[in-house]
Parts: sequence; C-alpha cells; structure tokens
Amino acid sequence: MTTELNPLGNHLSYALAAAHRAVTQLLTVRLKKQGIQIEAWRVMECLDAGTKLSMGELAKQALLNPPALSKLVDRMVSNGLVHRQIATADQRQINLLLTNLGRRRMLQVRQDVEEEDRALAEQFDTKDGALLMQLLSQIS
Amino acid sequence: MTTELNPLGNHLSYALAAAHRAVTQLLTVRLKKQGIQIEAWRVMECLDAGTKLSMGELAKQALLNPPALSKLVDRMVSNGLVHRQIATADQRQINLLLTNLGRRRMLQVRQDVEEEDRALAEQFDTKDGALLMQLLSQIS
DNA sequence: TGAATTTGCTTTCCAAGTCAACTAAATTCA
DNA sequence: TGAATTTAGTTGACTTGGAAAGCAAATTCA
Repeated sequence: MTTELNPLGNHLSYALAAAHRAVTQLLTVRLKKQGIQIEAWRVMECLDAGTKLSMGELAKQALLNPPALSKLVDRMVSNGLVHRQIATADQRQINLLLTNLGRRRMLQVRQDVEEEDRALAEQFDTKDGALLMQLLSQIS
Repeated sequence: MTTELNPLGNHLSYALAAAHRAVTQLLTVRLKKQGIQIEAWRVMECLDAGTKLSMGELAKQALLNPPALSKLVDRMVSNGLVHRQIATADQRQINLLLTNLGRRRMLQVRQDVEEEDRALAEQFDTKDGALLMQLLSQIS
C-alpha cells in the first residue's frame, strides 16, 4: 500500500484536519437536531465543572478566541442557557453561570456527545482509542 | 495523573479538536506571512498531482464543502493562481488548472508546510508520528 | 497619590463559511 | 424522442469568525 491517491496524504497536519472534519461533521449533525453548537456544548460542560471560570479561562478550555466566545455567550444568554456575573474580586472579569435550563439542555446534549464518542472509539482496536488520545494530547 | 482539570479531557472528539486547533494556528501564522490560506495550499497541492480533478473531487480532497471551494477558487482566480476550464467530456464539470504563478507560489508554500510538519513530528518519539497518522487515517 | 501601563472583555469592520435555492448539462425511462 | 429526474457547480441571504481598536478596571512605579 505505497500508492498514494491524495498528494496531501503524507502530511500529519492534513491527516489531523481530515479526521477532525469527519468527526466534527458527524457531531454537528447530531447536535443540530438539539439546536446547539459544539462550542456551546463545550462551554456548558466547562461551566458545569464547578470552579468559576473567567471568560479568558473559558475561552482556552472551550477552544475559542475571546471575541468568538464573547459572541457565542451573547447568543447563549439570549437563548437563556447562561448568564453573566461580574466577578467580585476583579470587576473586569466575568463569571459565567449555567441557568437551570442551561443545565438541563447540557445533560441532554451530553448523551448525544457521549454516544458519538463511543461510536468513534469503536473504529479502533481496544487500546488504540486511548493511545490516540494520548498521542493527540502531546501536541503543543 | 488521574486529576483532570478540564471536564472535556475525556472526550476523543475534544482531544482531536484541541490538537487540530493548535496545529492549524501555527500553520496559519506561518502561511499568512506568505499571504495564503491553508485551504488554498491544499487545493494547489491537489492540482499539482497531475490527474485532472473536478470541483467535486477537489472539494473532498481539500476538505471543503462545494460552496466554500467555489468561493475560494474565485479568490484564487483573481489572485492569478489558478484558472477554470470546462471539462470536455461533461460540460457541467470544471477542471481547475494551476497557472505558472500558482505553481511557483505552491512550491514556496510547500517549504513552509513541510517545515511545520517536521516541527510537529519532532514532538513525538520516532515511531509515534507515523503511528498517530495511521490512527488518524482510520477515522471515518 | 496619580499618571502610565497592563489586563480582561467587548465591539466593529470585514472576510469566510453554511444552507438552500438556482441554472444548466446529463441521464433516465415511458 | 422528450418530459422528468439527477448531477455539477454556483449564487444569495444569513451566520459566524478573526484582527485590531476600544473601554474600563486593576496594577505599577515615579
């Protein structure tokens, strides 16, 4: 199997982009039925973890640039999923909080994401899923 | 190391997104200095491979949806990198061709991408880069 | 203290992507 | 054959994202 149809096939960055695209597309379709964006789910998952997060921290964890997060949060606020709270220690910081609706929606969405993740993991031999994850988390 | 700071850390889809984001950001910065988009580079690389590609085939290989490719190609045409040619067999199909300028630019950009890819591969023990690529290409 | 700088988040302007509708060529089949 | 359907690609309306500028609170330091 040395024949390479796609000239990009040798690039790790391409393999990564292709895999990411495939996974994202499936997940997007599934979450769209719930009327929610992958990034919004990530935000909600982070918020649910308990420790108060500033927008900056949240942006890093949810893999968004600050302006993109700001705008996403605007939309989530108007959908009643979260609300902003000015941090007491530092008045510039925002602590985002899940609403009750937000928490409920998050739990529903979590089902879907975990199902999708399971389906993904099934594409690998038993140990390979964990191995892949380990390799991926070495990056940058 | 069982402590997990980020609640998303257990999800393979998240690990993939995070890795993709890190790699893409680095590559984007580098290619921006050349004034080119990653996707445009992918298109040019595919075209260079010789076999004539329809827009549809090209979209798959370059990881773009048809409308996104159409618009990208518009820009590339106005930058003088490629030109459209109606296929003779099927008049609906477009064969995209690299211009001389396009080919020259592609060769320059390729340098950068390969350097970036090398730097990425260095983050892994010798065999792990290939292993990661192999695992990634199993996905969908 | 208070002027200058830094930090945290948002806004603005513009570039790029999506979905759905559209055009035209090719194919199907009655 | 020719009407109906399918396929290839593009377009238009709308949404989202990024870079850079903006604003206000916090911090530095003269």
